[in-house]
Amino acid sequence: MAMDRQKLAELLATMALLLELAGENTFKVRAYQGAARAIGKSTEDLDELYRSGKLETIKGIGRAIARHIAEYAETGTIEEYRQLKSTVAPSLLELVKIPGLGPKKAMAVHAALGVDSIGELEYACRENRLIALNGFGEKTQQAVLRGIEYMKKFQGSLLLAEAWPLAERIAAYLLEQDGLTAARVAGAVRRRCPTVREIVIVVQADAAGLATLEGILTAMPGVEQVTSPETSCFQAVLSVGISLLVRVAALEDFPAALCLFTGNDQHVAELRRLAGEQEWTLADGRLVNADGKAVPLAAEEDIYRKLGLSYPEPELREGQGEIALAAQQRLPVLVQPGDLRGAFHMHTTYSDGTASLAAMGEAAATRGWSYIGITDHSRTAVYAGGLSLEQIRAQRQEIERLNANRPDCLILAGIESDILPDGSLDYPDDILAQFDFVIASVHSAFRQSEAEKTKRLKKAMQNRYVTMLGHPTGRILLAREEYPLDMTEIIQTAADTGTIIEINASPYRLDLDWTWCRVAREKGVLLSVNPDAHGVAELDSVIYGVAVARKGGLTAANLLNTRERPDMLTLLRRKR
DNA sequence: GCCGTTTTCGGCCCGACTGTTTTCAGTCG
Repeated sequence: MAMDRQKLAELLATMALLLELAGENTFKVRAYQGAARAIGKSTEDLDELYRSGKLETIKGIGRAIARHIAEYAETGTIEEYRQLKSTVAPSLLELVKIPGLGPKKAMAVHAALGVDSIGELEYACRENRLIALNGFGEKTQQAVLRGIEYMKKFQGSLLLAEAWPLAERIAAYLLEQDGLTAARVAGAVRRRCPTVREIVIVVQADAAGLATLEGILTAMPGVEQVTSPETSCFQAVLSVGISLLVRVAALEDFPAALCLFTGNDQHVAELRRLAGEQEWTLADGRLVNADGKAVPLAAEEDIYRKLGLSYPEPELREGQGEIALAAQQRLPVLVQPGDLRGAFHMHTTYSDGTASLAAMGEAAATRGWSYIGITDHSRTAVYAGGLSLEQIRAQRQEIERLNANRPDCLILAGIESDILPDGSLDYPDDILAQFDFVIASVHSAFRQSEAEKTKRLKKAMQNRYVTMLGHPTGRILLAREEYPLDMTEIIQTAADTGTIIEINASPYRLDLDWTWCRVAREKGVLLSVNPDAHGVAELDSVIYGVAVARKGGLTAANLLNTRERPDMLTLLRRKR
């Protein structure tokens, strides 16, 4: 069987962490980290290299690690990894996940205080025991507590990119069962919320099907603790840590049930209020008229039609004024993934990407895109292999060569330039002017006040060479809060300066948040769905960015990368 | 453990930030 590159890279990275937690020499640790990176980034056929005994031609792989990889190819595992795992306390691997607590401090609390879980660590903090340790103090203890609180807050949530395919798999699984005639994903996943605490599936079943459902769910892999709070409802905890809700509806009630369990509380409350105005009721999966008769509904659309509304796409059903728009038949025609003509913001092997420039161009062409904008990191981002002036020249030359050979997908030479703490960029204007476009992003000095940060971003947008503002709030979903920012002022500045705002489509970011998209649209700010890809597969992250745009009520016209090439090129140059 | 116009050991990626120190260690991006 072929080796799984990503799994092998993760295995080596975990070995590095285990070695560190076992107190090994830091250079050995670094060697394993380097090997993990090298494997993850390598585009060569690992199985072929193994068979021909050439694993050591990869920089960062020497004799010892090549032997580990050979073992992995043969057996699918690495014995030394197993051994390391048995010598290192499992709780240490948990403890280092706490932000602010690295390997050294995790080892210290484990060794000196006997802390063996996150719960114990929290207790030790509350008892003020951390400050007694060497190198620890009041502030470190506070930081650890904050880190734990932070982790707890995100427990029980999944990223949309994880919850969505999981929900679809569950629905498909249920549909295969006897007696269940339909199964549709509803809830937050159907509304494409950035993070999800509960997967909701609406199932169509007769009485016989309903009777078997508890057994089906109990037997389903990845499902724990099935309960049934009501007759037509089952709840379960999924092993991934979020909950599953299965609502059962009879054939004639299915459309209304799907509608009631898709919209958020506010959306559904507004629907009920509208029904009430006609002396109808909308409950228990039925729309009942004033005479107490169920109104026949063939599909979800019928409910909205009967209530005098045009059909709101599921993404919009957040109770943010969509009902009022639907009543006036003024809902926007939402952008779709197929509307995209290209994409900006992607990294290559010139900085921290895993795919070559040529491979990214090829991948974009196979997606039917007619342009892409390459943006490797700038020189301040040393940790990400930011480009020197010489590398910028070399990349530009390669892009020109590729464009000469492949006219169907135009490659634009851009850069993701760091916004320095004072709001200036990390290349002078004459260098920035050489790029086809510039994305300006914050990657350092996060801890500024709201006023400082707002001023910093505004200054960057006032630079005529800054085409787009990258991931405006800096948030990492379920991991790092957005930095404080006066977003209204940022959007206003974007409008005043003609700066495009990125909707970073990485499922870890989804930044700009959908709630701000409408404000941007109203101010006439152009947005761009940017994959922030570090490899070929991540180009497909645009579907999450399109989901954000749709939730924000954006049409194709509100986005840069739905434009045909000439239009797009004009917009890229409009500030210059 | 990896690498090498340094061939066989000695150096290994960087800078900011923070907190705990009183000159530096740990963490992070």
